[in-house]
Amino acid sequence: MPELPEVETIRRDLAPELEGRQITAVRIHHADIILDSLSGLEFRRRLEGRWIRGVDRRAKWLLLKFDDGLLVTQLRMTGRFAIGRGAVPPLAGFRHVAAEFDLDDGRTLFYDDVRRLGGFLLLTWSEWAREESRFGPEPLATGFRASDLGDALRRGRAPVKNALMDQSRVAGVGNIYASEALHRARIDPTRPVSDLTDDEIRRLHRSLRHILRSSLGSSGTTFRDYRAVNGRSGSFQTLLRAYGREGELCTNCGHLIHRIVQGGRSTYYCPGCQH
DNA sequence: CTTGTACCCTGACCGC
DNA sequence: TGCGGTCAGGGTACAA
Repeated sequence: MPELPEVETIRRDLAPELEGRQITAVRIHHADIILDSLSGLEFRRRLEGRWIRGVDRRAKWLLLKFDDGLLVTQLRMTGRFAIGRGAVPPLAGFRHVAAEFDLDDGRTLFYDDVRRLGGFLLLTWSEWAREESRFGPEPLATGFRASDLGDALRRGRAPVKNALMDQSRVAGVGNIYASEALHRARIDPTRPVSDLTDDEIRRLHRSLRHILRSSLGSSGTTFRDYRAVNGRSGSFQTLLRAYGREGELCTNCGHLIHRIVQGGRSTYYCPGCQH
């Protein structure tokens, strides 16, 4: 479900609660959320007793770092977290709790995931290095220049919308912010990446960073399922100009926003001003 | 190598 | 009310 701004919002919520805490007990209610080949028993055995030294993010993945490795969380479409005290999750909406992690301060971290597409990987540092190397650069990193975006995108002839969502080119961009960044940059999402000019790459670089930063400032986009920790909603949905606005008027030029399908996912764009 | 498609899973919604 | 079809902020395995 969440893209970079949503996962970063969750990270900021979780970090002060989890850093310095020890995982004292783990309960797995649905084994299919263990995304590596570990059995539930092995997963539990390796996790219990670990101290959480830091909570980080890479692309759309959340990282709980220990001394000797890390727990990688992929929320995919419907993964959520809540922290509470006692056996019952603190939110009525947590009807599909798939895992619980007891902490040494008496609280519990609950992971809820209706569709169970998300889950966890328990990795050593060297295993993580191999996984991590598949990601492209972080678009909000201070050193991420327009030329870096150009290098990442202008390979092959894929439509630019699909290329933006390719995590090996740029990390953290998903279906909502790919549409929004292209709309703001006034670039047709179906354009092959090899045809983009330097000026278009610069516009896309500025737009992408603007959109991601703005959304982060609004704690992300709560369009359907996404919530930050303990049910907190984002508010960037009120500022979306293309995504989900099929049939509405374009704020740039007044034409109708269209919906098309690319790679099996909806793309929203304005044929009037995106070329 | 790159690109496209099927699939994982459940629930909400829409038209008949 | 029921039923089938479609869709959903993702990622992976596989085919072409």
